[in-house]
Amino acid sequence: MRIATWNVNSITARIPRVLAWLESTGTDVLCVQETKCSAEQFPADELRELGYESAVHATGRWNGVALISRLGLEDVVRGLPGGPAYEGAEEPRAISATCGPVRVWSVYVPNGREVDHAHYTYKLQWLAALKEAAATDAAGARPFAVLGDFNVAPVDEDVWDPSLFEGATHVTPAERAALAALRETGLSDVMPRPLKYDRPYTFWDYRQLAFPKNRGMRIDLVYGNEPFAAAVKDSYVDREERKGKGASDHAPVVVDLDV
DNA sequence: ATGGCCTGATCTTCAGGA
Repeated sequence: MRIATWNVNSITARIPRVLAWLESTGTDVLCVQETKCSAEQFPADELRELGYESAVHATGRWNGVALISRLGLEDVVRGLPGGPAYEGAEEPRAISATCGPVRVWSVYVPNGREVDHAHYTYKLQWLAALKEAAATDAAGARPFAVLGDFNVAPVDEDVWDPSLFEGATHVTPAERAALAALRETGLSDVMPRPLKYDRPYTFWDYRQLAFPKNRGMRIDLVYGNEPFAAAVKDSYVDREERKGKGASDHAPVVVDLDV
């Protein structure tokens, strides 16, 4: 089976590309982040015509996650159990379901904004809650993975120029320690192949020709448990999808499983 | 060609992204 994660930066703006991409790649399960729409606005009908079911957790212009599957969507859980609120609101940043033989999460980890910002504290709390919520499935015998936009570059090599990120979010020891704690529940980082250059970046800013200059970051990750990792046959970043007019600023990360 | 931000709403200006 083919499973992928993609921060689409608005599903309504991106739906023509998403439909064409699902069809051309034959992806079975797609984890989506930043739907930027209400649940009612989500283009479920167009996806259904292509043979995919959708499960959505979204409230409006910010955030929003979804699962798109042609292998079924069972036991859907919307939201992060035990997750923190930000300014009194529980933001739609996590959804999980069973798709055929695999249990998956689609997550959109809070950005953090600045290291001294309340959003950064919220980000660390959110990652700690994710660890607690994922621990049981991570240690289980069923293939399980947390996929999504983690908004953390696990190591310096995951940033095009680490010197420009000194003192910034996405690279701090505390954020990386939160990822390490998540891995300690039994998850490993499924490293994708880059289709060009030496590092599998997944995000390139829209500004300042970041993509043609390959000024990117690897922040969209696949954290799989041992049965999931053992079934991985291939993984790559589809940087072709970052090209051209109407692209998201993130590229899909694709994983092929033998399950 | 891969080309100097994009998206949706608070809508002609802004927050948020990272």
